[in-house]
Amino acid sequence: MTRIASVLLPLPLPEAFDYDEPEGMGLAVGDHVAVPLGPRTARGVVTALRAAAGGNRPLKPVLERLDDPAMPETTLRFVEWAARYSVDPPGLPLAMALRGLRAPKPKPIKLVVATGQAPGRMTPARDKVLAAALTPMTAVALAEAAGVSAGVIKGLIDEGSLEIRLHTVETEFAPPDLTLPGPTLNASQKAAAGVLTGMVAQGGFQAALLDGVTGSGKTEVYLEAVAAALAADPGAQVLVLLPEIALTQAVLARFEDRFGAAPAEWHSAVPPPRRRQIWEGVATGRARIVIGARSALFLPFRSLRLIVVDEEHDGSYKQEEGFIYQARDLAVARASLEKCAVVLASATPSLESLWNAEQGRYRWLKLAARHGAAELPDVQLIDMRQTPPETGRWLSPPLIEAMKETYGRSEQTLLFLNRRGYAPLVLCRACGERMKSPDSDSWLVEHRYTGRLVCHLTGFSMPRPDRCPHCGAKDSLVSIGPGVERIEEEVRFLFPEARVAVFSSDTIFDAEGARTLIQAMTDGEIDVLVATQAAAKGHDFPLLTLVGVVDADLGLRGGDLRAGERTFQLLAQASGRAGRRERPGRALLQTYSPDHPVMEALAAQDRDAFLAAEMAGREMAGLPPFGRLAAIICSGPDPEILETYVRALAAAAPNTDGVDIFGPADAPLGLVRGRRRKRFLIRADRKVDLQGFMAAWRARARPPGSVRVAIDIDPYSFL
DNA sequence: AGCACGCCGACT
DNA sequence: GTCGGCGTGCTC
Repeated sequence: MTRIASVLLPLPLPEAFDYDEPEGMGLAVGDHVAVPLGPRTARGVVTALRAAAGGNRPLKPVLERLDDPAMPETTLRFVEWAARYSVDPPGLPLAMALRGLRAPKPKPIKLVVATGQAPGRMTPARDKVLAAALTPMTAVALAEAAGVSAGVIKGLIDEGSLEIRLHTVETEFAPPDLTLPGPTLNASQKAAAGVLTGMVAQGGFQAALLDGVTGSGKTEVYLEAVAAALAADPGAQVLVLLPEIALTQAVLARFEDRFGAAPAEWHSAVPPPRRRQIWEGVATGRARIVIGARSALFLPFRSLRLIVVDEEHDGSYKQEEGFIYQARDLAVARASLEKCAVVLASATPSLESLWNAEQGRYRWLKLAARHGAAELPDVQLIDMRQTPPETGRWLSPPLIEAMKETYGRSEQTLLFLNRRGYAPLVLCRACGERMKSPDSDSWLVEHRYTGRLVCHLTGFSMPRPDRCPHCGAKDSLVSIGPGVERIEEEVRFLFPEARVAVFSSDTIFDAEGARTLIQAMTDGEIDVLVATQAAAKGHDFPLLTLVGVVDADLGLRGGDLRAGERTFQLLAQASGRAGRRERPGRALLQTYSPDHPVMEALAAQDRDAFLAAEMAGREMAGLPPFGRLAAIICSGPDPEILETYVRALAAAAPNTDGVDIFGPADAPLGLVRGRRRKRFLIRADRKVDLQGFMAAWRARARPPGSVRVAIDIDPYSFL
């Protein structure tokens, strides 16, 4: 009896393809196979096997069964689920799940060992080498051990007295040591850890929100849950997701300290051969703890007992390109498929998670007490209408005064402004022309370090001209608004003696640079740090006692659904930076709208008030979590063709109760890399099958080849 | 995603 | 007269 194998290919195809299983191949679900696809062969994964029922059209045969470790069935089910959720072809998430496999295997290392055959001519150096070559070792090590140069080794190899053996290192993932004692927990931590370990021990799908202010010791608490999960059975695996930038050596070291073994680390900077080792380690169950960025969610875990999503509110969990997904939400789905526990941890949980906790869907574990002696920082609003900065300056007198006091005490200030460069806009005083990127609608940002005008979206840049390119007027260009470089300039002017540094993606290019700067800050070698979002997380500066938010209103503008929420999180975190150690800190927020509910809630550190206001507003509008959102982004190089298609798409929208469609509108940044973009926004009641609606809609209007259509379920950025 | 088939410009 | 541009469509 022959069988038919459904083979999912990591390509944007609508479904798995069927192939005949050759007699005796003995395929199983999860096996990797090579199959013919048109004129070429492709690699894929068997997702189902069934008996061949005669009368079907002839199928091509599976060519070969590959001997990579099989994909666990739950991983496949997760891939299929993720595709349905995001209304994408299943090959896209499969491609993510196979990412580690496509890399080359690590190269075997060359070891030399004595053959016992005497060289044609013996020399003192050769004698020393042969005496030292008792066990296989690398040529370099042998030369060093014998105290001779590499040439001697090579000579002996040529004469057959030494031979090269290729040695493939079976990567060891050191098993965690579960006998190590955990840290001493305070009462609040102990209670939360108890609930989590109980959850994990019980098994099955369960979700918890670990909700604790900065410094309350969330990590220690979830490490106990990790320990409990690993202890549950000898093959148990744990996944800890972190935002990419939070994946620091310090975090890894904490795991190593707790479990006596380094966890497997998975993120974009891990070299491909290492990825392959980790992929195989995870698929075979040898790797028990994985710490990774969002894409680690697609690793082929065999026996997952716990997923932790740390900093669950972080926007970087949302992948915005290609396969669009929200890793936090998918983590909950994966936990449900794996029938395991999931813990979402944050000092400033997302509204969605708080709502789920409120509704009783997640266990809600609050860590109220701060760990150690530090007190909460004092948050004050500076009303920029009452105490404006001088013309052409951006720091208000009360903030400057506070900085003076702080500097006078040899303590540190962090000035926070989520804007790179010197000025976000350059315009001509003579004709009013705004400098824009040639193939984009976004403003060019002035960078003084480089003397260029840069488009942050497309990467376009040009030297700052001395004449207006529009009217030709000389020296008429003026820089409008502040970026971090301009704030740095102002600080240097105000405090000529102070040591000032800037932390932004223009000054810090890699993890090494970030580490150096953070170390300098920790050691007190910096008095004032001007930083973009880059610095707003995860560091502990003992001398930092003042945080100034230069433009607290920045997040409130722009009509974004989550603007208020994001501002709250950002500021709560930025102010959380101050005074984490024993010195009391304070945060000063410069705002032009101190009466805004978000600002009032922040000043009062009153999250409940903020949430109540925000939830009420969303419920009224039927927005998440009370309704659901999706976006369709259509893009194409030809405006006319795009316009025609977008109209056809609008006309093809299925008529369904409980769905509102807005658009087509120009996407806020309507032109990116030469492609025009149009956008629909879809709001649906919770009872509506949003994915089904979107799939049906898209199927009704096939785009011409040059037009691309992307569906974004639960959009975050509306750009 | 590849890869082939298919109709319009500058070249040995 | 061809070589070749990448637009469009298909792959079990």
